[in-house]
Amino acid sequence: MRMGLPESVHRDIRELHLFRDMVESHFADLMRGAYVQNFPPQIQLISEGETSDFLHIILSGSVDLFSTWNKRETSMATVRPISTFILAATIRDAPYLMSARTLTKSRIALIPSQDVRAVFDADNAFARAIVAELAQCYRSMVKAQKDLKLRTSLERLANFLLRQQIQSGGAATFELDFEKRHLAAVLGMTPENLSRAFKGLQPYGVEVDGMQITIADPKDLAGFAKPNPLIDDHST
Amino acid sequence: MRMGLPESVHRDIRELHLFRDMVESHFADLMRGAYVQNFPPQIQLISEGETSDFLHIILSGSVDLFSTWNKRETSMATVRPISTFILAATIRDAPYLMSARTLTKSRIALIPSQDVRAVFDADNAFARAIVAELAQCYRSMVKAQKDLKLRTSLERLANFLLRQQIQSGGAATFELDFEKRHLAAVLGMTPENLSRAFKGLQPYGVEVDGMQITIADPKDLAGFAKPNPLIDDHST
DNA sequence: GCAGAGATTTGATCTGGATCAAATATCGAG
DNA sequence: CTCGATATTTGATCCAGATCAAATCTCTGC
Repeated sequence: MRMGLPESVHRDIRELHLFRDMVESHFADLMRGAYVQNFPPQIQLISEGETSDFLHIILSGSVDLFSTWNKRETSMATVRPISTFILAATIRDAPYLMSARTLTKSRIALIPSQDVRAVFDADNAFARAIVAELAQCYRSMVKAQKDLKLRTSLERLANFLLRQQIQSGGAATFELDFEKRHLAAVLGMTPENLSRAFKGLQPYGVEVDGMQITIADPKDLAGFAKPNPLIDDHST
Repeated sequence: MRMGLPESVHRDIRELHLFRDMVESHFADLMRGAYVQNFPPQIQLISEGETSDFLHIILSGSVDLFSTWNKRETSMATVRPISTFILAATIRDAPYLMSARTLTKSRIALIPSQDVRAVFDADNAFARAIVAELAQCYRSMVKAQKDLKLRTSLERLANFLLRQQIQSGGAATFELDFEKRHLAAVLGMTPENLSRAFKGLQPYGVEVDGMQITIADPKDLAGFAKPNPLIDDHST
């Protein structure tokens, strides 16, 4: 399985903020030990509590970060291409706080954690890029926490739909890109309740047909959802 | 109010992980524009949405990081000496995601954000220390999120008490170091419910007398609380 | 195309925690 | 030390969301 990365993958990774500005030879150091693997859906990639062996980069597909305690399970985030995950554990050489599993067929690049830490010590541009990335991750987590603590499940769904609509181009009708069971877990509710929550948004012009969502009047829905960039804008 | 920092404060700050390894002259650059201010309790220091003017370092007292949306408010974290807060916003030059207010009389050092960013660009040891700090902050937030999503309020209180007991030396009897109203906010419940939650822990040997808590048998309480380092150990 | 497994929806009920109201305790200022 | 303000506790009730049960629906592999 271990082999040199295809040149195209090499280029895709190099374009990530995290690797864009680093010295070429350092980047080559990272790529030397890296490899790419394809995974079927529903494969557990990492388990919380283990120590970090590889920095993961998702090239295609989607990955669920989740966590369990006392037989309960919750979904913490969904990772999409092209981005890294579990960077903090890799850098601190600390145990994973979350587990990861593929949601769909996924292509993932793996870079040995010790290589990442070695290059981090040697390459200042890389160290700075990691700062930017971690600050971003931190802020995303703060936003998620606010979403959860300040909003009801109906409000979380409404804001999620508004974000999703923008992300998929802004058309009135768009597709959910994962199954409702998983959406429920992400929003911190049960599938049954998600189903009812969709009904609860009908008065605000939300129509559901399978995976297809139509928001008749985003203004109307936003009046209820009260989106706020300090919670919903995941880019800053 | 603006003036050179007292030498003792200078030393205290220099000892923080964040500043320990940086070049002396860069540290001096940071201290040049810095100043210290004393605040009475219940003073709002920063408001979410504003852009970051200063990196804050709490020298004594305690500060509540909180957030509001749609007339609701929640407490996100409590900051204690000696540590920094709102580092991520400062580094990214992005709006604060949380507001901050003093809980008690507090002494706080302020370093202009632009100085922090300038030194960050120039000093590699500082950049690396920021990585470690941000990774830590990120992981703390993940733990808080897990605590909230995976546990009931009774379980959160039980684990909080066990952590607090260890932190205050491990004696069976110890003091809460903030008022219950605030503890309720931190644990994500109402004061009324906190009061009932304390009652609910009586069967596990928790006795409450004002601010004084006695845990008769930590083993017994832990049997209920099921503490887990991946949630409760805030040091890794 | 069809069977069967899994996903989603619907209905009924239960429960943790919030809210409202009021009593009691605590603390700081004078 | 006492008053008044604020914090905490207690009781009653309410509500969001979970759980349990069962009825569809929708894929996927054959």
